[in-house]
Amino acid sequence: MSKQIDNHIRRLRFEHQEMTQQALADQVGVSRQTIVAIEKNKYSPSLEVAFKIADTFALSIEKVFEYK
Amino acid sequence: MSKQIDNHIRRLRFEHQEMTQQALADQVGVSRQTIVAIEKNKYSPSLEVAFKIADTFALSIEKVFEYK
DNA sequence: AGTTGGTGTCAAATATATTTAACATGAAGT
DNA sequence: ACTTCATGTTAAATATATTTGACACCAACT
Repeated sequence: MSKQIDNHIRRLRFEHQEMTQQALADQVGVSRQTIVAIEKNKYSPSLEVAFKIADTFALSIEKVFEYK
Repeated sequence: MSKQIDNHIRRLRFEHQEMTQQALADQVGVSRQTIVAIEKNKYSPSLEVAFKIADTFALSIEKVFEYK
């Protein structure tokens, strides 16, 4: 019953000039390990980090993270 | 330069049958104090709580939280 | 064979979000 | 005057996110 959060970060990285985890981390202002953790769904990020990731790809949060 | 997160929770509560903080907290599954803190911008929520709040109002995250 | 870059993982420390419980205030009703 | 309800605030404890540093693996070079 409870929904779950997935994300398309890995795909989006590749669609954006094969951006590396490190490059994304730098843009967003977090460590690479944080990107890895979010990308692999080890935990869901703060709203702030979610917004920054979405911003990096010029997308809405809903187009980066799915809640369903 | 760094953007900031605001929200329209209070307004949305009133637009939804004058929903109380407690009622929203119950729907979302957090404590009332958490709603107060988010509503008053004491901190920004986790992405999960943000999604649940948006869900409660049947809106996208961007229509509940503004990042700019 | 050795090196480099991108990725995955782990553990310990720190920062931030969230809970619980308690108390204060003001507005509305009795 | 008293009660009730919605709200705001605080402090301490717990949970979760994030950082830092380290190491392993694999693919692509040289």
